[in-house]
Parts: sequence; C-alpha cells; structure tokens
Amino acid sequence: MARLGRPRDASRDTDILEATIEILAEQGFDGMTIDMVAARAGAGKATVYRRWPSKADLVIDAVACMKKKDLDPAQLPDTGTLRGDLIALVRAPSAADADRKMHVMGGILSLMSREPELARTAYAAILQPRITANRVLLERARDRGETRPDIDVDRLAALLPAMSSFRTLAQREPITREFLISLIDDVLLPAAGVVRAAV
Amino acid sequence: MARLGRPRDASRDTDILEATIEILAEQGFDGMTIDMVAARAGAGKATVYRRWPSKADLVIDAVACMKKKDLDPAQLPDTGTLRGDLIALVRAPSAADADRKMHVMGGILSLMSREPELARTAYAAILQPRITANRVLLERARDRGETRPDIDVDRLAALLPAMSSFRTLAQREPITREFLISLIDDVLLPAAGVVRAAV
DNA sequence: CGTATACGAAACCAGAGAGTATCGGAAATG
DNA sequence: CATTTCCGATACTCTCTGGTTTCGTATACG
Repeated sequence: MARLGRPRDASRDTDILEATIEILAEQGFDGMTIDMVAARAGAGKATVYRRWPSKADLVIDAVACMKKKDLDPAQLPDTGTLRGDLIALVRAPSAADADRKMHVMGGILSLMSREPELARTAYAAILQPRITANRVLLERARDRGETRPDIDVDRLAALLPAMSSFRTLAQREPITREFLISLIDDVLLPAAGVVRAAV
Repeated sequence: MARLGRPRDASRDTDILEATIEILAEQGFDGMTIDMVAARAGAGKATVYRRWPSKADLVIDAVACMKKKDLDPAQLPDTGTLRGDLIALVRAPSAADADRKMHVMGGILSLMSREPELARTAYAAILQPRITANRVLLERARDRGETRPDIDVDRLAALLPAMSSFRTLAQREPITREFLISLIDDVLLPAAGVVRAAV
C-alpha cells in the first residue's frame, strides 16, 4: 500500500549526497556544516534530517555511495601490455574522479580514527577498487611473463594510489598526466622488472 | 635591563608545545581543545594564551618546532651500499619519530587547506627532511654507479614517505620493520636498478 | 476536496569551545 | 618588604553549529 500524503522526492537524496561529497572534499568533515550541505543542495535542513539522523550518518552514507559510481572491475582495460593497461587506467575522467576521492579521504581522515566503521567504508569505496584494479593488471602481466615472477603484488598495487594521495594531500600539488606516466615508467615498471620498451 | 617581576618559566613553553603535538597526533586539530593541551601540560589556559595569541598560532609553532628535533642531515648513515643506508635510516627511533609525525600530518590536513602558511611549515618540518635524506642517499648511490644512471631521484626519494603515510593514515595499519624492508627490497631497489644481492 | 506528508525557509534550543578576566599564591627585582 | 609579573585554576562571555520545531506551501491519495 502506498503511503498517504506527498511522496518523497528521490532527487533530493542524490542532490544532498552529492553536495555532501563536494563540501567534504573542499572543507573536510569538521569544516562542513549541515547548513552548507542544505544550501548547496538547494534543500532545507529538515529535508536532510528527515533522511539521515545525524551528520555522521549522512557522511558515512555519502562516502559509501561513492563506491557505486566506480570503475567497473569487469571491464578493465586489456591492451596486451602492463604499461598500456596502466596508462589506460589513469586516463581522465578516471584520474579526475580519483583526485576528488583523495580529497574526500583527506577530509574524513580525522573522523576515521573515531569511527572505525567509516574507516572501513571509506577504504572500500575509495582505495580498494583502485588497488584491486592494479592488482588484477599486475597479476595478469605476471602470468603472461611480462614481469618478474616474484613481484610483490600487494606493494606494487598500492604504489600509484599511495604516491598520488601523498602528492595531493601532503605535498598539495596537482596530479598531472606527466606525473602518473613518470611514476609508471620510472618506478612501477622498473620495480616490476618490465624491460623498458624503446620510445 | 631585566624586566620586573617573576620571569617566565621557559619549561612551560616546551611542555605546552609537546602536549600540543601529542594531542594533535591523537585527536587532530578540530578535536583538540586548548583545555586539553593545558591539562596535558599541567598548565593553566592563561599560561598558554600569554604565549600564543590563538589556537592556530600555537599549532603552527608546535609544528614548526618539530623540525628542530629531526634527523641531522650532516650525519646520515654511510654504509657503502644504498640498501645499508636505507635500512639504517628506518631504524627505530627514527621510524617511531616518523610515525608520530605522520599522525600529526593527518591531524592538521584539514587545517592545511585553510592555512597555506601551515601547509608550508608542516611540509618543511615533517616531509622535507626525510625526502631530502633519501635524495642524498640516492644521489650518492647513483654517483657510485650502484643504481641506473637515469633514475628519477625525485619520485624515488618520495617513495618511502608516501607509502608509509598511505599505510598509516589511509590503510590504518602499523608501520613494521618488515613492511619497510620489503618496500626497500621489493620496490625501491628494483626501481633504482640495483641488482639484488644474494641473501 | 480533505487529509496526510513532503518541501524550503527560518526561528529556535542546547552544548561546546575559543578567548578573557579574576583569583590566591609564587618568584623575581630593588 | 613592596612591587611586578608569572603561575595554575576557574568562572565567565560569546559565537558557532548540531539538531529540532514551526510555518506556509506544494503534491500525492482517496
């Protein structure tokens, strides 16, 4: 049976969640206020609190929802070479998406030590997909015999996300395509034992 | 001419700065209150505000003071091999010191976007010394002919700090000696083209 | 068309924390 | 001993913000 009265406008949910992510990336959790979110979403505070009982719940849900619009593990690039796959993976908008996610991660860092559930959610939504993608590409290349057989897949799969987040959050410099490519060519591929192709 | 009245107790300064760093690492900037700092330092709030005009100034000064108690660039290890130098560099208490600094960095991340001066100060106090140390060791090894001559010193010097901070802050796993050594042996040295020594 | 619920806007409440002021007491100068 | 400044402690003010409620309006069902 349908509930009585005016039904909820589902578009408000997505607008509010997107506004939350944006402000989280710009201001961080503590710098973000519910009024900011409501104003950015063009909504009233009551509309926010009708859906989420607290600021923390809103943020947790917003972070969790980032996972859905992620790179699909079923359709990873498969160019035949590890370098080709990696270059394809760091193409915009995948890189721009990763950049914003890193800022979100920075914005909730302080909260994560107080909220272990959020820490897990954020890891699953922001880092896990990218690290897993890298791992798949690396294992595939290793099984092809393209890399040394004894590579440390775990460390290498985390290398690009780690260096990218470091550059974004700690060094506060933008992620450029040149940066990523030099990372792939000068660090990752040599570490994996891939012989440098003639340029 | 000496000022009249009871002179300031310089030990209060250092106690307050140390308490600030501790709470910054544990709680982050927004989770830290002046009352916490005063209580931890065994001081009154007035004693804090007599020295620093605001919470932000206190934090900036505390971060800047971390630089002083840092690894002395004049006495870097020089074992004759890059691997030996790096292993010596990641020995406790240098590693423990780095761990706390990373937590401080995480605690002030949100503030850094609002305070560019703090961002520069934090970089100089926390990251710069370690990256510079790595760069010196790498250049020395390169000039010895131990690495490939065309290594990307900038990227490789940032590799250990980047992977360490990533593991500490984002993945929330502790930095162990095994982690650092596998990072050196499985990633950094292969990327630098150092031939693996027989074990 | 009546009722129930959603909506945006805005007023409101309560708690927390930055920053100030005050207190009794301690430590220096003269 | 008088004066001045520092000390820790504590009470106080003021602003900000999380969260609640109200209000006038809009939109669904029956």
